[in-house]
Amino acid sequence: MNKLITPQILKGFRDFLPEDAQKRQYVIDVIRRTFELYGFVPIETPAIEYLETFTGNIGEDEHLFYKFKDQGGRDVALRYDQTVPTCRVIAQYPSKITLPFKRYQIQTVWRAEKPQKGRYREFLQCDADIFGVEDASADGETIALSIDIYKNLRFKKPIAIINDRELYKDIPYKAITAIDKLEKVGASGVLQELNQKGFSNKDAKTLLDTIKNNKPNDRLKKIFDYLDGYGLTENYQYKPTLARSFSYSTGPIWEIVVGDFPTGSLLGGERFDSLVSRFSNMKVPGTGFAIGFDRTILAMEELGLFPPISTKTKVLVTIFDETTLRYSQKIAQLLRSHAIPTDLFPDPNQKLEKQLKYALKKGVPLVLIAGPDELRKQSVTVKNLATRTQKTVQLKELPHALNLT
RNA sequence: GUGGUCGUAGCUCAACGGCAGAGCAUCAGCUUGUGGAGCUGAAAGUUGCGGGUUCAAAUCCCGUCGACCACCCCA
Repeated sequence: MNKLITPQILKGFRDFLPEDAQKRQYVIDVIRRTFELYGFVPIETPAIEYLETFTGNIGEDEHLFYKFKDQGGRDVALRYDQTVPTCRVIAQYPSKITLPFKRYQIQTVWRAEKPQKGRYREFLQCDADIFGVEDASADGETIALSIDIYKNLRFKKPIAIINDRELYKDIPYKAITAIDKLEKVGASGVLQELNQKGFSNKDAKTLLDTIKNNKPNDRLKKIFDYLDGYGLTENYQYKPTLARSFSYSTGPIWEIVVGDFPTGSLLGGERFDSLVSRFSNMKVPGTGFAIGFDRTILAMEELGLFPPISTKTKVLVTIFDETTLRYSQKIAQLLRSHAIPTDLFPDPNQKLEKQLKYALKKGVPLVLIAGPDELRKQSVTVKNLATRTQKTVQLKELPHALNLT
């Protein structure tokens, strides 16, 4: 007797069963299609890199890396984000990359955080960035893309809330991280934190009031103008208190929120003009965003935005018994040759009832029945499970008669 | 990383120191060419895992793994 191995997975890691995996595929498909509609091209980078590739840029918070020594004694880390590896790529292959470089990247990243709902140790990131353009048009273009993705996912009114870190340039970083929490803890919470960080009551209040009364600078005006040019006037807002506390943001910052899902942003973006310079003397500015994939899925669940498709399989061909197996195979092959995803029931010994239940459970819309009668007439019975209707058609009319579009 | 709540059948939960149970789902039959209903029956558990206390532990204690919540953090 073998000792059984406990079926289990690590904290913060997940399995995706067909229902969830198909939902995720749907969202990935929409995101990828939108990236490509805007002329972004894909890249992929390794799961493991030299640790210093990441630490050189982050410094203080090393404890969130999945890091270890490989068999050769090298200090390595699992991919922690996609922006830093892309900056490395740009510095490493200057002769192969033409600027401006519009790239997207959809890969998993790993962080050794304490997991909570919507927060995992292994998760998917979808990034799009434009490298090599200083002009605000590049910010405008990626922000427009941010908005369009959520429109294509059928969110009713995605809003990009936008600010510019330049407007914070005289404010200490520790104050920015406090103001970043305004939405979450309210004005009193922010003032309290500023207080704890050594600001007097008066200074804290002045600071917050000053920021609240900030006005868009020229770069922001240019971005807004760009978005207006796309007719997106309804889909952005200036928000002087938006902070996004990333230490490397150097200009415009934005987040996507959707009105009916008030629990935070689904996407975050920023300009980062000095990240490539960590790897190269070239000056390559960058601007772009990362999609919070799991949050986006959560929001779509909550708002019921998923289309009802549960499987890509369009047809189940049933098998009456061993004597008609060949006929069923022939039908399945015919449909597949017309690029119709077709499931041939895998067991000829099961009753028709079983096979129908299988199709219902799997969500396959059409069932083809081909028993001895149909075989004799070279026909097939097409059953629509949703309408509970069926019709018999000639085999030679088949792909067309299914009425699939 | 700090603090907290929780873990019982596939799922939702009950039992809260004294025989581990229900509903739903599953499987079989009623029904040998057609559905999610109904009826009958069956299967299903080392109570997350390991240790301790006790005559007796799902129940109390310790550890561990996992889920969730608040911090922290969030390229």
